[in-house]
Amino acid sequence: MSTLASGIRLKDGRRRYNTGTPDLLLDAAEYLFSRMDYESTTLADIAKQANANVGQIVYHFGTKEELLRACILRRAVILSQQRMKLLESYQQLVGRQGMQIEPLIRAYMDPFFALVLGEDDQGRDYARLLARFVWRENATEIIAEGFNEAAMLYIDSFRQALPGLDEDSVARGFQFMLGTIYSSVAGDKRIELLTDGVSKARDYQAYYDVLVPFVTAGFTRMAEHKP
Amino acid sequence: MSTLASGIRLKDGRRRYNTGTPDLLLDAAEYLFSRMDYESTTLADIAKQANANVGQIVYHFGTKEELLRACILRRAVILSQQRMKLLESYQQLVGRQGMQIEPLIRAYMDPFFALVLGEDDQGRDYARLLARFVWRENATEIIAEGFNEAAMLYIDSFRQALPGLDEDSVARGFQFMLGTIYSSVAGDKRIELLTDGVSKARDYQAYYDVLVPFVTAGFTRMAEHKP
DNA sequence: GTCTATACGGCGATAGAC
DNA sequence: GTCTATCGCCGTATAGAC
Repeated sequence: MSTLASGIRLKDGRRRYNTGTPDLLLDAAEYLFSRMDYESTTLADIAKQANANVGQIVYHFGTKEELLRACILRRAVILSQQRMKLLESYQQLVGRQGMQIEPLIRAYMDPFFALVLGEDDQGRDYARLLARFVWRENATEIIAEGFNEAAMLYIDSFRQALPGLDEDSVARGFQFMLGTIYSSVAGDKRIELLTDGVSKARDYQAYYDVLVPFVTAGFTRMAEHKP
Repeated sequence: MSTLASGIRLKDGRRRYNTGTPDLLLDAAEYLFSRMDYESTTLADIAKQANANVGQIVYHFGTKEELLRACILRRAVILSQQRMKLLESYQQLVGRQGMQIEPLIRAYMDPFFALVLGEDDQGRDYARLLARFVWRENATEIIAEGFNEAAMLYIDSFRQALPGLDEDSVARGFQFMLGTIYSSVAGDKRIELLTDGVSKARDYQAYYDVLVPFVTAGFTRMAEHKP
């Protein structure tokens, strides 16, 4: 169906977009879904944004829901590959017995925050879209398809790094971690209201800086309390 | 408009439901919104569930979005009152200088988990609806109206319990806490796929048991790392 | 103040022409 | 592979009955 994320980064830094209709439609959908709600974005909006026709969307993706699914999975594949590559590198560096929890947490988060903190607005769009998508009913199947392989490898590694912590607790901690990650980018401007403007909602670097110690400590404490 | 959550608990344990049309419609909406998506629930579905007419919904609430808003705020008021009452009790018990972070975290979480773990299915419905609602675009205003007063009191108390932690970090940690709480009930059956069925998605007690130490440790570590 | 009946407009989806 | 015409459903607005 579609090929790559949103074009291939060339040596000179410029981007080479896939000019095929499906990828152009996915670019438009990604852009609009992240700025509006999925529901309030119409197929006509997407078609117009892509200089295309509603019929073309239906032809290439079938339904609006399938378009969203393709939109999520397009970058999910890349994210998961990056996570698995980082995990493999770390394992080869310190050995399977030598893994610690904090580097593992960083390895899992970093590809996502590379999108969030990067200069590419489209990457940020996707991150925000994903963060709001994961909590939807019926998202589980798509998320599982795109992310579970890497997630299960990490959960296994977390257990290695935290001996004495049962599988159930690690999995719940993992879900807490996901909750914190996504709340960083999905949680609109509420934090600005709560702090009278002291905290900036779009200061994602500030989230990342406190997120790693927060989650690391959470897992560590869980391991101590479960003998 | 509407009066109370979903009836008043009587001394003998039975419930006295408000028989007014608005509350009956809200009950139906709460039930359906939590089991389907907001979008895939139609006004006709809600009207049928409440033995009412679509016109009645429009008359009492105006729009579907306003119905959702009323649905969220109905119990939000109660939740926030409980949280503020618990906070006040704790403050009077140990004094403003003597507050510790873990009891504060429990005080904030407990009213929500009372709904999640209680015998009332409607309470659980609401908790799940809320957990998925908060991440929606444009939810911020409604959430702020229902929850910010209590949240700001708790953030202030968190700062008292964690001296040396700046307001920005406390607010971000607070958002992480919200992320973990909501991920406990919003995160469908993915955890079962990730653990090959070892962890049960609906075992909310298991979430609560590890959630408190997880978040407590997170805040504590943040305070240590920010001198 | 409540409720009912009806009509309108927008959207996603389908079928079929080109 | 692309586009157009059309259908059916849903949220909303309005007018009027009780």
